[in-house]
Amino acid sequence: MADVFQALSSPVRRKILAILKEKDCSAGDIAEQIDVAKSTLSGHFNVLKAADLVVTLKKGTTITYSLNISVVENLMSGLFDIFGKQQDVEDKKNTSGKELI
Amino acid sequence: MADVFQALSSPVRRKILAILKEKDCSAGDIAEQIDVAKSTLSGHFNVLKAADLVVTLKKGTTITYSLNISVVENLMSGLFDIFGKQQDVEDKKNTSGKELI
DNA sequence: CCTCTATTTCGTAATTTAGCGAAATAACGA
DNA sequence: TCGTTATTTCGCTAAATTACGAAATAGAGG
Repeated sequence: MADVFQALSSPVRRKILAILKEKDCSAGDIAEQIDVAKSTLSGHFNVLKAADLVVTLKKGTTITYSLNISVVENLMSGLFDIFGKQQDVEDKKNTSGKELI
Repeated sequence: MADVFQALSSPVRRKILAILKEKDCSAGDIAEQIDVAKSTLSGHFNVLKAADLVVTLKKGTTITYSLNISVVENLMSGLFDIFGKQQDVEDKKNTSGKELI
């Protein structure tokens, strides 16, 4: 989870995610829509991959990025772990096996 | 929204939020549960306040911090704007008047 | 094999963030 | 007023992040 929050902290990365929400794109496609150097974007892709927020498909020399829906779902449930409704007793247990904070 | 993501990117701040989820606390209470200098925590409180994630109540010399539930709800809906289910046509419009990315 | 295209890696510089301790501020109670 | 407690502000340093352009890698096609 920690990697996910870190990944979301950059406006450029959030913009990448918003673009990918619409449709899968190559690195080049995204570079056309965001005004930073391709080498810089490449670094952002690495952060998003490390956080498992995107997945890649390599076809020849082109790499297509897509949102990793399941991790987005994990993000949501992680947020509910922090912010969600209180439970009655004994505090909410972390049954996920993941480090939440 | 941007401030919120930025605020959530620090593990220390997420821990503060998780503590406040359980119950409202003073700065000193929180300092007992987190191993960083009080001056450092004070800086984190400022970030959380700037993101409007917490609110404060001053009583004498003690300041009590609480989660700002409404902004937490905004966070959730902002995440749905980025990650939520696709809509059919014409892209999801940002009707909130807030800058999402 | 050569070259074009797509993407990443590298080296470096600028900016931001996180941390500390010491000093300052502010309110309380004796 | 004086001391005590709670918290913040102020320098300061160290580390992380973001950015760039140039060079490297890798696949496609002639």
